[in-house]
Amino acid sequence: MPQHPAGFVEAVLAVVDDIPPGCVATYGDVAAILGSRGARAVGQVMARYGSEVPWWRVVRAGGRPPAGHAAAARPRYEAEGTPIVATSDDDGYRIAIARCRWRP
DNA sequence: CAGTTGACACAAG
DNA sequence: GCTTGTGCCAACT
Repeated sequence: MPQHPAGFVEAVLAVVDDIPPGCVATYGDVAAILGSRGARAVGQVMARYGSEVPWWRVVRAGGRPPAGHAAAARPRYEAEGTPIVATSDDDGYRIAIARCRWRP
């Protein structure tokens, strides 16, 4: 495996690290900031290097938490004061992205 | 170089 | 509002 991660990775981490507490941004928004449309590419970076950034501030369109990591992100939102809404889905909640959408 | 994968977004039904 | 299908992008095999 490559020891030198691509610069794209550092760019994504920089944007995520720039998101202030209590706010969230969608994968598509992060990709747009980077000048790319690869929302999936952003998720790919999070899956590999997200452990070093507040990945919970990056959510899917509509304010849904990252698949398979909703339970891990929920306490983070409550701790940061991010407005969330309880639902009956398997995730159990949703983010009020309409109120805390971070825009650069 | 071609194929597969993934913490996605958007359009249509 | 939810599900399905298609499209995009970057990294890995």
